[in-house]
Amino acid sequence: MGTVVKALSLLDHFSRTRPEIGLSDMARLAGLNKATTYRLLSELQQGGFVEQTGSGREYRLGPAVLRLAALREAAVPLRDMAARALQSLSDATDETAHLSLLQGDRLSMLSYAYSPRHGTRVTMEDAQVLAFHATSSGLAVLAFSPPEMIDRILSAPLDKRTEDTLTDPAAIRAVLAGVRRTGIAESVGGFEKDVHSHAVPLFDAHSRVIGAMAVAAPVARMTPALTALIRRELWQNATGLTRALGGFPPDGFAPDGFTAQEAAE
Amino acid sequence: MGTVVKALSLLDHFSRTRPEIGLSDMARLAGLNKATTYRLLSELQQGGFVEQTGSGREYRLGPAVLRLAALREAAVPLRDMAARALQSLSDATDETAHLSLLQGDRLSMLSYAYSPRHGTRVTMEDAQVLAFHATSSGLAVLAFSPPEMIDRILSAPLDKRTEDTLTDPAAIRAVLAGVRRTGIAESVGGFEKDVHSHAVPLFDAHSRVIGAMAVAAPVARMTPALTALIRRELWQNATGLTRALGGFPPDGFAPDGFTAQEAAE
DNA sequence: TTTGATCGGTTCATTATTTGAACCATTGGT
DNA sequence: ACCAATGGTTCAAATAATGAACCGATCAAA
Repeated sequence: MGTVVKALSLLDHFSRTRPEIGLSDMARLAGLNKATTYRLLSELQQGGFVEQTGSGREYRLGPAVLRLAALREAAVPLRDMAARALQSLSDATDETAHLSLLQGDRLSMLSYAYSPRHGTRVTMEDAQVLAFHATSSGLAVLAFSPPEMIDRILSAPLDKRTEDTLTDPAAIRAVLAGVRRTGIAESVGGFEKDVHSHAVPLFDAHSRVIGAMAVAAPVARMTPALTALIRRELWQNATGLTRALGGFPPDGFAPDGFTAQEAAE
Repeated sequence: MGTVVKALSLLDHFSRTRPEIGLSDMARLAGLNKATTYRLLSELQQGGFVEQTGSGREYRLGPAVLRLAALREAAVPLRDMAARALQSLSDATDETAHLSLLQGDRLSMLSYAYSPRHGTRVTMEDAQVLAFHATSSGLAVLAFSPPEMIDRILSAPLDKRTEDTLTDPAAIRAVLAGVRRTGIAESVGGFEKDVHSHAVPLFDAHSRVIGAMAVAAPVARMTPALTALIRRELWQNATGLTRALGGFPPDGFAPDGFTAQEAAE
């Protein structure tokens, strides 16, 4: 592993629950020598990717990432387009819609849209990391990921978030086969006990999966009629976003209950 | 220069006018060997910091920066950074420094820092609303606001706070032109009779003005030497804060009395 | 269709940087 | 006063970065 990826991987240890990390902690988290970690952090600091807090000596993400994000957004208005697609999806279903992006082996939430219709709704955190085995988005992405990645993910320990979380690799593989057939992933209570969610994967120009769009609703509200509505709207918005981003669904990618031919009409 | 900074500095060559860069171009821009550049870009790509465009083989900023930016934004509230910049500014000038934020058509004070050096000082009220035509902060913000907003503000009744307050729209427009040229706004006795203040606007990632940073001193203490000191320090702290927030000054934004070239040194 | 000048990407011996155990000086808790 | 942390530093040994030269592909002009 090159020095640069090592340095960049340090940044991955920052999270919503862990926004500041001390030198020793960082070295432990990254499994690197303290001196090495120090030098890498110093270089990241020079580049403005991390900075040290005024009071303590801990490190946190620096201002450079904001600048780059602004430039990225100017070049690829993914966020804008995602926001519009999510709004449309949320409006149509009156439930929470969200979009997650695959980065390496991690799936993280990019943005979301709530519906004002219901008092109860599924709420999301910014930049939340989604487990592959426990969320509909994770399953949607995993189903269309390369076999090596599936093996890697499923051979790691699978957290049992709720009593309904699937943790048996063989059972999950069976689910993935179904997702590949229908193009839609579903998760009932796998992440949060009362959440029923559907997800459809998003693809880039090379038909590689880049993330997923999902709708999450309270289990109590999930009637057959709502399920049908969500599936139809989710499918349209997700494939529309894939197209808007210049991506292509892989061959044979068809909506639940439709053949590829019917879908093309 | 370490390998990591070298890699990160590649990212600096992306800009709004140049969102995609080919390998050879990048090597030229960075003054590095093509092979080196390739390896660095590959490592950045592994980390998701750059990606290759679907069609061409050019590189552009990747999705990883979005995730980090979201975390940065959550981790570092504007308030903290403003507080530090204001403290530094107040320490350097031994006068009152304050920062205001534009919210809709209202400019309100976010925070301030006093200097302990002098017995007399300009005092501020929390969340005080600053008039656009009567304060240096207001003029700084207005000078870089959209024309419609300027029209809106100047067509409303303009309160004559003191005998020195400018209330003639045409006269104010003339002042704004000067502020746009120098990047610094000045107000002598416009808000409080004995206060002489300087202000520099702050910008967001889209080069839109979001507020202003200012230094206010009693008129009696305002010597040419202090003016020069304030202008220099204010400029540095304000542009520094803009950068720290991930913002970009608009094109041609230059400090009073300096050319863009001199400022770059 | 030949030529030549690009392009992105690759190779490998030489070189310079990264690495990590041990070591400071400080800090905070007992 | 003590101990166990912390952030930061050192330097010989190990390792990774470097760059000139080299691919094959693409494209424009001749």
